[in-house]
Amino acid sequence: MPSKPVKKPAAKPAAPKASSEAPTSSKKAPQPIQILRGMRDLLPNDQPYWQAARDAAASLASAYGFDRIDTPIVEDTALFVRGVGRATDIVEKELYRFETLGGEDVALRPEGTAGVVRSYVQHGMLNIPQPVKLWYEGPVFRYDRPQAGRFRQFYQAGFECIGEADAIVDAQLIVLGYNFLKNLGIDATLRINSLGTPESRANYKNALVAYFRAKKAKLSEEDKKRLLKNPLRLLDSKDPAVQELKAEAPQLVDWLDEDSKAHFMRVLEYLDELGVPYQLDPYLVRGLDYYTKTVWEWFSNSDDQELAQSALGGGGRYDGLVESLGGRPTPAVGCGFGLDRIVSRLKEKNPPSPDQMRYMPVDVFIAQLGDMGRKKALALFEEFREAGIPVGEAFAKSNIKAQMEVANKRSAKWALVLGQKEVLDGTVLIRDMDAGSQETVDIKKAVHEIKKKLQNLQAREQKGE
RNA sequence: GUGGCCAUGGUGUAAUGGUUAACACACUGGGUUGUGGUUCCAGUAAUACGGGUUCAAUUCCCGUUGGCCACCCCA
Repeated sequence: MPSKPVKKPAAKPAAPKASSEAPTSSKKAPQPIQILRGMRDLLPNDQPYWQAARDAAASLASAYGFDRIDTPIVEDTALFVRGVGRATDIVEKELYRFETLGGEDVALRPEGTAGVVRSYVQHGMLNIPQPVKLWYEGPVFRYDRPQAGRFRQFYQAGFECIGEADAIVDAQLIVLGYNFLKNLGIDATLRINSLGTPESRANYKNALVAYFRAKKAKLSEEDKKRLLKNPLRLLDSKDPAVQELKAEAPQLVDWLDEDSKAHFMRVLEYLDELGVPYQLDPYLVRGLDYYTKTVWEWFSNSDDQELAQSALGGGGRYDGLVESLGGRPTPAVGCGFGLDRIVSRLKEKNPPSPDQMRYMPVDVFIAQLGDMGRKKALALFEEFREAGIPVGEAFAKSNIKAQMEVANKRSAKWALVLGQKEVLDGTVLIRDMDAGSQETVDIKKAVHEIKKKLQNLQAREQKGE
């Protein structure tokens, strides 16, 4: 790009907010198009962290017998309205919802479970051995206001176990999560609660509303709204007055039906058996309507002050969801993790070294000089690649010094130099980058020669251990 | 949706009501197209956008947009 765009326009035309292309403006000063709010690019330097998180999820999935599933990012809006719950914030105000050209009412998935359950029902998975254990990983979307650890497009890994009611499945899913975080070296606390059945929860809700209605005078406006909309949330209120009232308020545990109570006790017994530490949290309510019985959440223990968004993942039983999405009554339980927050913890623990990561290391680097050298180098590169030896190049550069710099940055053990002289002799120069010594070998034997050197190196390393 | 703080090259920072906006890193090129990890030289590149006050604004004021943070909610 030799010539740069002339001058900056004296005054830029007010860039219209919406992306109207304005083809009439003859001035050719293309404004850079910005990424959408709440979205972000996962740049190459961060990819190793993402890879570590995904690998950890994949390897545990296979260890615990979960099969991979991928469901669409776009689904019928009704799936989430029915699945997640009409009155939840996730559906009511955070859904990425729009009409397609064909007039369908669709939405970007705000979580993973609804799509998986839809797929279970649609593909008649009730006819394969139960429980059906599925896992996924991918982007989800919520039209929320961005903040620390909160994005409009973020990534979740989730595990669903459909078709089994026993508490042991709940416990195993929890220990899976425990190991997931442990393997990644993330310090987190498990909080757990039971929501009972929809009936017992409704009864409890009534009792709670009755209790708080009597003290309505002490509630803030915000909390009064909650009392109407989502009374269970009142228990989360940070208002000190409510905190006080909370102590006297009816407890969810006392309203649990016998079955849920027994189920919960068994989950806890299993956790004790596994040695998974937990905190009972009678006020833990999850933001989705479909949960029944066991619910849990993982909170980061990072001692950094700022972490308002410390929920790393959570899960729970959803015994009613399959039925409400048109399947037969089928018990199920699942959990999910926010990979963005996991990755940010990984980065804290293991900050990136400034440069290092941007250069992919190679064993061999091919440097060329002149047209003939360059031509031969292109073919030689292929030979090494086919031999499975990591090899690098900078064919676009003609200057050897610049090429050696790249070889060094990519920590090549040997640089092969192919110039006019070598091409004419049918040889190639091998430079040992550590020793600085050089030798000339027959170009036909170059791959063989390097293989030998690699073997020697390995042998020496083994002896050194 | 509500509130607080903020906005200078690709990144991290500096400076100023006054005309060449500084430095470092990174990037590109060069030191007789033949040698890197420790050199030297040069180059590309910025005051978010719009309006106002002023002789003069990157600096002060307002608006917009965006970012960060908190509430809300959640992962």
